[in-house]
Amino acid sequence: MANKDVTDPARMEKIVSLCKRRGFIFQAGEIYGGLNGCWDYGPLGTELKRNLKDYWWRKTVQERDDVLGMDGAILTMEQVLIASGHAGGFADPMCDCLLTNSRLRADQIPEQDGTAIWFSGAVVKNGTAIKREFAVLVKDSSEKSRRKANDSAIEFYKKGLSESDREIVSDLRKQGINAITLTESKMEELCGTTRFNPDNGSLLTEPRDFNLMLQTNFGATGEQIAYLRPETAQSIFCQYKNVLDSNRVKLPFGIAQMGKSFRNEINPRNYIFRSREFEQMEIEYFCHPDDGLRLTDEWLEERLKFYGEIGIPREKLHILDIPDGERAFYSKKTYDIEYEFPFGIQELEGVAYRTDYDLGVHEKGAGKSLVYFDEETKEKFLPHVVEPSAGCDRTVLALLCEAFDEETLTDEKGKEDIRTVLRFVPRMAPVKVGIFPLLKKNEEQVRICRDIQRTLQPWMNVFYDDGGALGRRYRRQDEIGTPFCVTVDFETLGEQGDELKNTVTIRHRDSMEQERLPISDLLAWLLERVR
RNA sequence: GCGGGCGUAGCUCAGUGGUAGAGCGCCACCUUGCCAAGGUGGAUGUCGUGAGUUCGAAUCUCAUCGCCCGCUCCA
Repeated sequence: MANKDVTDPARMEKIVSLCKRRGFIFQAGEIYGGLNGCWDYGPLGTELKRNLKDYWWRKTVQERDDVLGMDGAILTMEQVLIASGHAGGFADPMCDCLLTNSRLRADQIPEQDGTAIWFSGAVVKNGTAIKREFAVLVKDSSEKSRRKANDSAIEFYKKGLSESDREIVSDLRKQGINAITLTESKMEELCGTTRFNPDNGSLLTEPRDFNLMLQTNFGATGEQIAYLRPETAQSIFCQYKNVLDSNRVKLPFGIAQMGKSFRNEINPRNYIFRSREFEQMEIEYFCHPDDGLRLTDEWLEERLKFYGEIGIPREKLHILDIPDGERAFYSKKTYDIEYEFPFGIQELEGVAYRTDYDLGVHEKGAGKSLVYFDEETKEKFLPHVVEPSAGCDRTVLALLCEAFDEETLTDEKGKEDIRTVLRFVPRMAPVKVGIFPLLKKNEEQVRICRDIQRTLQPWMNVFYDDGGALGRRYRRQDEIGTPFCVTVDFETLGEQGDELKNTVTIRHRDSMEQERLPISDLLAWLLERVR
């Protein structure tokens, strides 16, 4: 498995470049320098994403009778997120080590006893003075400990020097001269302190809050706060009872939602994979406590099937059965579905059995009963939840990565040529059909093309093109993943006899092969292949 | 957030203090009877942004934004 986790940055760069060149994805605010972690979808990217979302919705909601859809507000009450644990748990206070700059979670620093040696500053031989407070925690006040503290402090003050000063210090050091004079201010016996790095004794910065949710203000003077939801799930849990009461459904049943969520990611990375604003496709499937584990496995299979249907092969997916201790505390079972991206194996979706944790916290938080009454068994209980939660944007990225291919073609003269093709399954392709007249100057061919375009347009996204040579037009469509191209030629006009009259060439993207079809059969032929 | 690298045309990149460049792509016209043919002409740059040094900055300095790699983080 480990040998499969190889990265291919060159491939990734080609994909990013193609996405920009052909209008799939742009950086948000690019003309102003760009906004970190935010992306805009261009015309083709929007079609691709829409195809993914439409298919997910169709398969998850419309073609099932046990899942209902909803579309919740993005702005979320603070109380909801306090109950869910996001308002607390999303803001871990962090400390930085002043010496190594490593970051530690404040609540995970062990309590230590020892002697803190404080320094108030330092002076370099050439007269440069630095005023900054620093301290090192040592076990005792022995000579050895104090020397250790001194070394750390010199290292700390050296970090704050200019390049030229640092050179002076190094030069003097080589001659065996200590170039920095420290100002020791005090020594302090401490018990149970958490202000020092357990690894090196260095003083840490004050704990700082890292708010992982995005907040906004409203009301006349902006005095009210709300959060941009960090996941779509919470509005489902909050409305679970309303959906239940208004739709005559019985357990087990699910509520599905697609939409934007927001997280103040410390470090957005890997193109659209981790961004601050992203779209989720989530299902909360409510069930009897006895069925939770079984349904988790069933949903995993269901979701794997889905990925196959959108063109992500099973062998590129990895299922991680998150072991005890690594799962969220409330989860009894969690599977991560991962995909082999060019930048490594990364998560696409999590299928988590969340027990009755979510309904439990909201029942408590809101003070309203969310208990379900089973008419048949006369049983009352809080439903358990299985949550398949997929990242929409990262699935779009997976579709792009999976589709991207460079094929080397050799013509009759032995000349090599690289064909760039996005091999989307037709149902995901942004454009389903390219429609071309063989010669753009032939008015009859153009007229027939426009007729075909009008016939197909209500059913699928098509693209008419008469620019440049026909071969070039084919290649342009290859690059954006159009599975079929229709060409109207002289045979269509009946120049080769009545048999071929009103037929067109259909060219296949993947094989580059062609076949002929009557215009009247075109719509049915295509619909069968692009749905 | 830290460390390192980078930022010049739509894309890939050249350009070490003195007039802003190439290839590909794009647009127009000509040519063209099925896989990026050819010809002619054309457009495109706040040299990421802002300040500084200089007679003069894409080039040197500082700051800032963004991208990539490695840490860190990811309920």
